[in-house]
Amino acid sequence: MAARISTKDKILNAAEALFAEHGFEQTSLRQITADANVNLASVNYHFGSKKALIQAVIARYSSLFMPGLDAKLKQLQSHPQISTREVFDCFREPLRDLVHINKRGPAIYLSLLGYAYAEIQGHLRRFTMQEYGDVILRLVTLLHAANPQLTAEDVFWRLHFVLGATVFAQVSSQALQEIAKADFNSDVSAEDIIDKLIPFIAGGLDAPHENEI
Amino acid sequence: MAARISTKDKILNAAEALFAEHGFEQTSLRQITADANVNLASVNYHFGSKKALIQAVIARYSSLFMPGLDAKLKQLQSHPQISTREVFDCFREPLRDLVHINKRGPAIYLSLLGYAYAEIQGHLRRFTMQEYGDVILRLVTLLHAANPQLTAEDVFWRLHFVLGATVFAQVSSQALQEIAKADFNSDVSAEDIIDKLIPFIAGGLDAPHENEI
DNA sequence: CGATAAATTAAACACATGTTTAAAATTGGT
DNA sequence: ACCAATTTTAAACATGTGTTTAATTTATCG
Repeated sequence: MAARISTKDKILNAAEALFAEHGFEQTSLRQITADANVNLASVNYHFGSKKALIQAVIARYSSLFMPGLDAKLKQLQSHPQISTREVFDCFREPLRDLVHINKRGPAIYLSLLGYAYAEIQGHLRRFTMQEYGDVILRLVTLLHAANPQLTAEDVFWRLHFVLGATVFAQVSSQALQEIAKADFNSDVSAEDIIDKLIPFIAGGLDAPHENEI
Repeated sequence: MAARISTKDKILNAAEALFAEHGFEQTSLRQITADANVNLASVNYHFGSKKALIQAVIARYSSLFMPGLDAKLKQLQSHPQISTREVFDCFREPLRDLVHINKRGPAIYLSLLGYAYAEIQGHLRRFTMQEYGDVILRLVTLLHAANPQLTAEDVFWRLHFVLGATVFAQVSSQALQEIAKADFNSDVSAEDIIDKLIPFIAGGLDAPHENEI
């Protein structure tokens, strides 16, 4: 049978799967505790509140992902020439390493980020910016170095477009995978989506600025 | 004073603003009816249910937007050469015309689409596909014509990346506008975001396909 | 006007949520 | 084995939700 998993971890495991699939607010503590086979009250006992549980779920991933990304970015920083593609490639390994938390860890983390942005009014975003602001700054700086033709503001906006395309793809990945299977008879894993995504976002970021009519 | 607006329209107006800002499930009928200055029970009287209200809100926009987009796409179809940029430019005018429903109509509609995708499990997506599937098909066909180097499946995926970047940008536009104001001292309207977005998504879609290592 | 239909209203309903409580069970250390 | 601390449990709590009801008001029109 299964090994000895603490109630706290049972809750985290069940919660992250449900959060990633349905979002935070749409997932009830009763669903989580039922899936985890623990008592309803244990969430409040171990985490204090649902909000604290949400933060704990995200923190477990961010505390693994962010340092990994930061190391990759630092490494790239020493290069004389930097391409957008190289910057985004920095995400691959740290993202892939999230399988150590959960087999579907990479997809789960991206979904969580997506819901965090969409649902909670800046609360979780501010938390992330505060905790890992230096990583984000390094990322923006490198992207700007790779695209000196853009203004800092353009880089800012395009980075968020990238974020949008990424999390959206993950959040709706299940439905899209089913459609792709039906229409093109192709099996696309969560990692395959990343592979399809990176050329897209790199191309978008490298696009020339336009003054527009 | 305000003109004579029917209770039904008062509800629609209040609902679409709240839905666009907080999502469907997070908006209660009590909030809506309070904002609209109507009785709580009038929603069920005029629309039958909350779900029917959500559909009515979206339908009011889609029934204006989709035919407009379709006309633009048909017009483009006759061209001998088609660029990705031209395809996406087809969105501009129909989107801008949504101000006839609401001054912030374009932003509202995109937010609604975003929440529709993220929240309701395929239900609303299937509705849209069924109702306006031919428009979507025309769109995909044109994009493929503009990018014959891509497979149909690549076009499919990239189109959804585009959708993700777009709705995400709109859903979180308020927070992003505030950050941009603080960091770059720039005022960015909802339309300005579209102007920044279009080069990005066109660049992403035009990106070369990669077999990847 | 007066009668019939439509619309509005306040109240209650049934249900789901996060949280708290207090008792019971389990664990850990001496 | 014992006691104290930790953990688990079932039940209740307070609150918010969409919906329904039945009475009242307003509008429609012969």
